[in-house]
Amino acid sequence: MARQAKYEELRMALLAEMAGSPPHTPLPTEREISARHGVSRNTVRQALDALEAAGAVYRVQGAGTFVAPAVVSKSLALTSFSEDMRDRDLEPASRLLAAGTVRAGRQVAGLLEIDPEAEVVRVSRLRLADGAPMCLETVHLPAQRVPGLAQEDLSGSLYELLSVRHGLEIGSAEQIVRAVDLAETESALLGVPVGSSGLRVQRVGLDRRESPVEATTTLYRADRYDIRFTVRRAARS
Amino acid sequence: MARQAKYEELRMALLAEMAGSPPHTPLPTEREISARHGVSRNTVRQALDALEAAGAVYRVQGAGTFVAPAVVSKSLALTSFSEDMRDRDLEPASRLLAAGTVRAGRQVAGLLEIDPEAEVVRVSRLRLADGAPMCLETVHLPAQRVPGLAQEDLSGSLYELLSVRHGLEIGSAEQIVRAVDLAETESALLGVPVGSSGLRVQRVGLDRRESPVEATTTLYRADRYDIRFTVRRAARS
DNA sequence: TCCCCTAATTGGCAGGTACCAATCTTGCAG
DNA sequence: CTGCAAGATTGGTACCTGCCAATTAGGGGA
Repeated sequence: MARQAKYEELRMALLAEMAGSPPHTPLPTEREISARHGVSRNTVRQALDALEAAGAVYRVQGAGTFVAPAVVSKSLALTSFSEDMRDRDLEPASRLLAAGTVRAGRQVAGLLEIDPEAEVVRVSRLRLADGAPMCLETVHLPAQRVPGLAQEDLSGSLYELLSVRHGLEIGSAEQIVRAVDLAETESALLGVPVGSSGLRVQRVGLDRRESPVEATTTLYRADRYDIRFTVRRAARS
Repeated sequence: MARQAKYEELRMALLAEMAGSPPHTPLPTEREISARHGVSRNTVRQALDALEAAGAVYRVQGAGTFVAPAVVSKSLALTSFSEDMRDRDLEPASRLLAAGTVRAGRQVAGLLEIDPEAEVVRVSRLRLADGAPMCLETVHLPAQRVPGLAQEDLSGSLYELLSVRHGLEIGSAEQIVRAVDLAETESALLGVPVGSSGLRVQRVGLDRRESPVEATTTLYRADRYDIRFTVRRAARS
């Protein structure tokens, strides 16, 4: 039983109350929620801030707070492949193609901010959804931070493995998305015609101190995968 | 001169102070900033919240607040093509391909949440960066909300035009990104070989009440364009 | 010398108050 | 009935206080 912050509890409660309400339904006013739940308005605002950031509600000064229309895209949470697939109601699976320790090299070392001569664990996997190929994934991790990883069970969620066995929590990631023409071997592995295009996602996973933990290149089949997310107008800089 | 909120001013000030500091340099403690700038700690936290959300700093409880490593990607702000290109140090330009009023049709009507029989303004443009083709863009807007738009000057920023002339402010947008094989006419317009792949971005722009204002499909050249952004681990739901 | 425990430091959470700014509602004037 | 203006409502900003939780630094003991 994890003791939760009050605003977290309140967030859940509000989420539950909202469930089923049509879009643009007004929520109670902040002052009313505050009174009803016996918390300060400050705490209410914290909960609403979170809901707003998640795209569950929107607020208009002077008017009120309202249920946001059902979002097609659940914003863009940082998810592992396993989570991502389950969100799409697909069963994730994995086929290990290669795993071993190699020297980092210039490019990977740059991404991970380590010495090019340092050793990294490299894991290549073909990832499946409902039994059919979905993407090719190559992960690089500093060998020093994940001792013995290459010998462990790599068929499941890597993020989970990193968290449970090595205490590495990935808090954020930088991604670069490009469209590419697939090479012959790639299209063969993914089971698509030669010359098909694919979606290449280059990701660097960072721990909560913003230091790189993992660099991954993923090549998705263009016909089965898309990326959905919500962007908000940023404040003027 | 727009009167600004204090935490906004403070945010700018901190950003300026941080400029030039190497990554992981600690900022003064919240209490210290509070004292030094003569504002409450609450306000300091608001400013830091914004900076953290923007990826400029990171915070570790018990340790302090630190300058975040230079981000490759300036998070994922909602930007117009014009802004986007200028960020990349490219000069944006436009060639109008077609503009007119048509019936919405099922698909567009669904995205804009209007009647399929309602009229929409459709604008197709070839967008250039430093004189070379970058993407093909087709915008749909409810005709009712943008009277006379088809007759206006469509060579510049559409977002700006909507804001200045029609009072429509787009506060957020939902995007779907896919890799596609370009059709012959498309590759011809973009000036790439037949059979090349492209990046298709489908976007629905929402005003601050989350109601759809604009639906755009953009087809980028794969060789000149990528999408960069930072994702953060979301709270458990 | 090394390790562990404690104390101080730092960000996180929660309560309260006051006033401002945008919006909506109401009612009066025309 | 219409249009506008004043007031009430609602979210936004700012201040304050107090305490909790994670982390770090320092001191004492083995």
